[in-house]
Amino acid sequence: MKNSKKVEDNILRAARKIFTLHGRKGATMAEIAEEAGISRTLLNYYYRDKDKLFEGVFNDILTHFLPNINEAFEDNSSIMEKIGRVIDIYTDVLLENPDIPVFIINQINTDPDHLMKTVEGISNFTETRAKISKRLEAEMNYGSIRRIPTIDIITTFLGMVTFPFLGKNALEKAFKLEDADEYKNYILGRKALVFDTMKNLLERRQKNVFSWS
Amino acid sequence: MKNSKKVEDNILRAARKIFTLHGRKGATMAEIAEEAGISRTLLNYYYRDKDKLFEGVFNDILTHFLPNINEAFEDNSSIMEKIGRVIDIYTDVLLENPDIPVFIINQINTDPDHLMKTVEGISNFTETRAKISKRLEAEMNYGSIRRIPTIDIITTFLGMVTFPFLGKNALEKAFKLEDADEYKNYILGRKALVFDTMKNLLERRQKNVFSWS
DNA sequence: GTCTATACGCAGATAGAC
DNA sequence: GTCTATCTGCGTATAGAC
Repeated sequence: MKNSKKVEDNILRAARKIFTLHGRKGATMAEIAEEAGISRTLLNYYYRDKDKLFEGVFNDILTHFLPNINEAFEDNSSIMEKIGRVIDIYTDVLLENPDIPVFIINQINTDPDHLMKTVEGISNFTETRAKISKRLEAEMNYGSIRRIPTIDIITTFLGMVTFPFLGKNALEKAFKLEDADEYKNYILGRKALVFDTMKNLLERRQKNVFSWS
Repeated sequence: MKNSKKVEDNILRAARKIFTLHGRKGATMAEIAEEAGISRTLLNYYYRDKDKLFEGVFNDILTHFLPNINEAFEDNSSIMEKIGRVIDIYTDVLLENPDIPVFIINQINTDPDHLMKTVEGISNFTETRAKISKRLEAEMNYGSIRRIPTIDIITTFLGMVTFPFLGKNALEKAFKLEDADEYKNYILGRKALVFDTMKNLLERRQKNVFSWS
C-alpha cells in the first residue's frame, strides 16, 4: 500500500504538469504516463479514465490553492499583520507549486461553473470568505482602512501574488534569471513589495489622489 | 476579395476563441469551423493546416498585445503621464480583446522560446523596450522616481492590468457582475487604481517603508 | 500490479466533383 | 469557393495473459 500511494502521487504530479501544459483536452494519457515513468495501461489501472484523473488533479490543486488562511483571521493581530501573513502563506505555497496559477486560470476560462461549485463545496471556504468580508467591513466602518470595494482588494492581491508565476518562463528569459535560486529570491523579495502595495491600497489618505487627468 | 477577407477575419476570431479555450493541441479544426459557421474542409481551404492557422492567430494577437506605446515615449510629458497613457492604451485594447492575456499566458507556458523570438522579431519591440529602460534609468538617476528593479515595475504593471482579464469569468461570478456593462465599468474604474499603484511604486519615500516584521 | 494485443472512434488532411 | 467522400494516424479504453 505504501508503494501504490507513492505511485499515485507520482501520477498526480505528472498529470498536473501535462494538464497545465496542454489543457484537459490537449493532454494525452500517453504523455502523462511517460512523464510518470509508467505504461499507458498501468495509468489506466490507477485511474480508470481521463476524466477521473483530471478530477483527481483538480481536487489536489484546489486544496493547495486554498491554504488555510482561516487561522490568520483567528488571533487579534492587526489587519495589515494578517495581510502580511496571507502574502507569506500564498507565496510559499506557490513557490512549491508554481504551476497552480496557470492551471486555475485555464479552469476559470474553460469551466468556471465547475470551479466555483467545487470551491464552495470545499471545507470552510464560504465560511472563511464571510469572515474576511466581515473583518474588512468592520475596519472600514472603524476608519482604520480606506473604504474601497472588496473586488479591488482581491484582484490587486491575487494579481500581485500570482502574476510572477503565470509569466514565470517569460520573466526568466526577459530578465535573465538564469538559475532556480535567482527566481526564488526574486519571488521572496517581492513579498515586501506586495505588502507595500496592499498597504498603499488600504491606508487612509487625502481625497482625489486617484486622478491624474 | 472583400468577402474572402471577411471570412478570414471570422476564422481568425473563431480560432482565437477555441485556441484560447482548449490550447493549441486541444482545439479541433471541427470546433473552430463550427464556431466560424463554415465546414471543416472550407476551413482547410483557407488555412491548409492547423499549424498555419495557429500561427495566423498568434501573429494577429501579438500585434494587438504590443500596442504602439512608442508614441507615448516620444513627447516631453512626465514619466507618470506616460504611464497613465500606457495604462489607458492597454486597458482599452484588452477590453476589446479580453481573451488575449489567457492566450499569451498559455503561450508563455507551452512555448516561451517561440513567443520571445516572435516578439523580438516584431516591428520596433526591442527598440521600444530599450527606450523605456533608458528613460526609467534617467529618471532614477535624476531622483524623480525611486530606484527599483525594472522587473518589479513590469510585473506590477502587467499583473495589475491583465489579472482582471485572466480571471474575468470567476470575478463576474464571485462579485455578481451580471451584465457586460458592469464588468466594463469595473475595468474602466480600475485604471485609476492601477495608476495610483504605479505612482506609489515609483514615488520617492522614506526608507524601510517596506518592512512589516 | 503490470504487461501485450486489440477494438473503436475521433481528428487532420487531401482528392475530386461542381 | 464550397461541397462529399475517403484515407490515415492517433488517442482512449478494455480484454485477457502472466
